[in-house]
Amino acid sequence: MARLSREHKASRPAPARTRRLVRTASDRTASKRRASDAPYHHGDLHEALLKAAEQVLERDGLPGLTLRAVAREAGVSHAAPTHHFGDLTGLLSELAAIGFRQFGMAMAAANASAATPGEKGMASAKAYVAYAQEHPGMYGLMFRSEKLDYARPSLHEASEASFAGLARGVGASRQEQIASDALSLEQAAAIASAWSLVHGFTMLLLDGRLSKILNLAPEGTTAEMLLTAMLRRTTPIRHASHDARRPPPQAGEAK
Amino acid sequence: MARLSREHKASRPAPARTRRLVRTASDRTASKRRASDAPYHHGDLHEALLKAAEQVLERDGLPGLTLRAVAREAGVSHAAPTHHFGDLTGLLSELAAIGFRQFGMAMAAANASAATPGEKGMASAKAYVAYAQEHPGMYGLMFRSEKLDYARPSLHEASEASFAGLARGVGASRQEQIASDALSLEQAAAIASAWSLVHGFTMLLLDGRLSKILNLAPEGTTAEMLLTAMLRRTTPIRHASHDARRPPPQAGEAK
DNA sequence: CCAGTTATCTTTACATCGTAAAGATATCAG
DNA sequence: CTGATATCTTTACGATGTAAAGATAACTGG
Repeated sequence: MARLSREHKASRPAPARTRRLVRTASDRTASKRRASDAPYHHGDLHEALLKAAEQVLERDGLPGLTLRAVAREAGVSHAAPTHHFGDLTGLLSELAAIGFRQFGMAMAAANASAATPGEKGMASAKAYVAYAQEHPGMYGLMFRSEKLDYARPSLHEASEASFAGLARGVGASRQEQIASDALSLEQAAAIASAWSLVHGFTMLLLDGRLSKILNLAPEGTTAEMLLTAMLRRTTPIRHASHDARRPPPQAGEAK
Repeated sequence: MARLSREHKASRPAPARTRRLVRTASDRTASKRRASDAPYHHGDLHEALLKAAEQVLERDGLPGLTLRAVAREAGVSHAAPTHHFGDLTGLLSELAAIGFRQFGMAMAAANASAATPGEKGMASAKAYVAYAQEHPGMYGLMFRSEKLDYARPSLHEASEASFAGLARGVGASRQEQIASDALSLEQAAAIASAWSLVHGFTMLLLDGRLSKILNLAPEGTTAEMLLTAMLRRTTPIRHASHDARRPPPQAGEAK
């Protein structure tokens, strides 16, 4: 009941409910930017659809994020999104671009809030995982979906910026400048390692595949604690002078 | 042309083409194992569907792996698989279980072929990535699909065995025994690190997200070389005595 | 050896999805 | 005010997963 055959009417309480009749895109170009009308209420359907898509994604997850569901959520016909995004891939790509921007900002904030290089790396990694945990649907869209088109300018740019932030963070934690046009093998390996480690951890964690490890670990070990322990054994920055690794409390390797 | 509306007839050249009439599952139990009839031709539809599914997966990738496509490939009606696997999730889970077994065997072989602990870890990691590169569809099914049911005994068992192999490998490379019922935080972090690193690297590589890093790295750097460099900077087993890191050829960090 | 039972497979049907095409409608240009 | 255009709705089609009913073969018990 209450879930028989939607899709025709049944949604869309009133056709006059389309906000203030229309407005359309020329609104953005002709008048400045709907100067004083509704501060943070969406302007056009383009925006409304992205907003709806984000809600659907958070509510129903990646599999529920369909073109028709988004149209339903926004209160328009199921074919309306086509005109704005062309394609399911188009809409998902634009949404993923938003995700990458959010993601990049969260990472940058974490990086800025830490003081030392080592702390910066740790904070960035934790922010990476935290973002994915707080927005699993979005992270899945960004990194698991097979329906993204990275040729789209907005997505390309956003993901590129996010990557640049990562590279910069790794460079900072190594206390060296990262050139934007060339990398040494060392640097490439450092960046790839950091990204792989944190991305792999995130994926495994979101997929519940680390639960066994967490259960076998000492009582009360959380994902954050595990991540911290993981980073600790990787990050010990090569202060080649005094090689103070944490004392091996139960080491078995003679020499 | 030649691709208009399949799904009814048009496939299935002849209905009498169903191998040798029937045979069914009782074949496996009654007669021994079709002793001398067709050495490596499948016995029952269950097997035939899994075989067909693997072919479809390799040919058309994860998005092409649908129930109906598998039925088509096997030459049966689209509803036939239901009886054997109940569900799309059922079929995908069984197929993923096969993948995990293949995967585990590849890892074990690599591990066995190496001599020293360090080489074992390196070889296992390379085998991990190599398997994913050779079977991207299967790896995607195993680690990217959202339609798996790990409660299924075969999948649960296979993935568990694969994980156990991983844990054993990490333990060996640390030259310590891994208890199957408890882990120190150190051990948990080591296992999670190894898995995260190699899984993250694989996912990013398969998604083409490392291409920028590979392009920026020195001319001719391959994924394998990058992986090797990544592992080298992680694995240097704490020989706390002589800390011979490879000479930094173009380092920029003063001190 | 034969009739009934059961497992296996096919047909048919339905809701959903993405997408294309045609019709309706409101905004804008002149 | 009228025609052109952008935006949205209807309608339609092929594809998918799944359920239900019909058909068909193998198996069982006598």
